[in-house]
Amino acid sequence: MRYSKQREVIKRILCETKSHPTAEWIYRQAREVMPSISMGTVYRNLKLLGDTGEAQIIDTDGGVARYDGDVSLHTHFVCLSCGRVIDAEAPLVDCSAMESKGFRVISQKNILFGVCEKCGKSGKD
Amino acid sequence: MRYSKQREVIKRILCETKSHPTAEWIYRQAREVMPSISMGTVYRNLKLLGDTGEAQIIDTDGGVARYDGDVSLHTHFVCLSCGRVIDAEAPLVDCSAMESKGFRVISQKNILFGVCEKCGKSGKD
DNA sequence: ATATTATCAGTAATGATTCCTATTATTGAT
DNA sequence: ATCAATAATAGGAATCATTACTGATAATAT
Repeated sequence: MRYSKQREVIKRILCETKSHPTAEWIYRQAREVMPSISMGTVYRNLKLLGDTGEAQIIDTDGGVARYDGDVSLHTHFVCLSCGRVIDAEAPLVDCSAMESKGFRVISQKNILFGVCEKCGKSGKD
Repeated sequence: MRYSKQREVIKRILCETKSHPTAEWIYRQAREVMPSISMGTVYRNLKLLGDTGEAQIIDTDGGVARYDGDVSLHTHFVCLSCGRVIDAEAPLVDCSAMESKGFRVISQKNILFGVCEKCGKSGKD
């Protein structure tokens, strides 16, 4: 894969945040330092980074994908009240039963849905 | 919620399969017994069934939602070789650490990605 | 330096899902 | 059973995140 300034900018933005941003957010950030960058470039490179294992794609409900520069397998928590996506302190799913049945588990995506500690305190549900 | 023949048909189709179908597949099945049914009706009722807890929506990669008439919390396995979605024999994510930090976990969606036992045997990887 | 070709910006196309509107079907009340 | 009120429908148009296309630009190997 050939080097590109655009991909470097996108990767840096993604790695410098813990906010699990959307493609749109990354696009807006990238335009601050590279005003001519296009949305197609953002999507193409996010997909490329996903393919090479440098980023992971999180499909939450509602069809808007979110991206994460932290490629370690970890569980995400989606707050149904404020919409935040944060890293969960939770173990992965135990796949030993599947593997003993002949399935090879390569990856897993686990999303917990609920109410985060902030929204819980503020009494909004 | 008022009764409708269309919703009954959709629910029956969904409950009679274990294949985790797409809206499109359900639509084709429904047209066999009710040729005038429309795609909008299928989507509206799948969403209604989801809201009332009679069905669950599975967001796999690629943006095509799949639906499951089995509403018990269980983990899904997506075969990266043949594309099948099947129920995994695997426990859920342990949320006790999150809950002790003040998070309320209402639901969870866990998807394992890998190669199923059939594709593994056939050597296609 | 030059040729090759991946990547880009800009824009059009795609496709799953949702929304809109006139019509039809369900349900509670007469 | 009939009727009025109104949820649900069919069909099609609209939405919107994402992908594909195209001529121009820039990264690499020779």
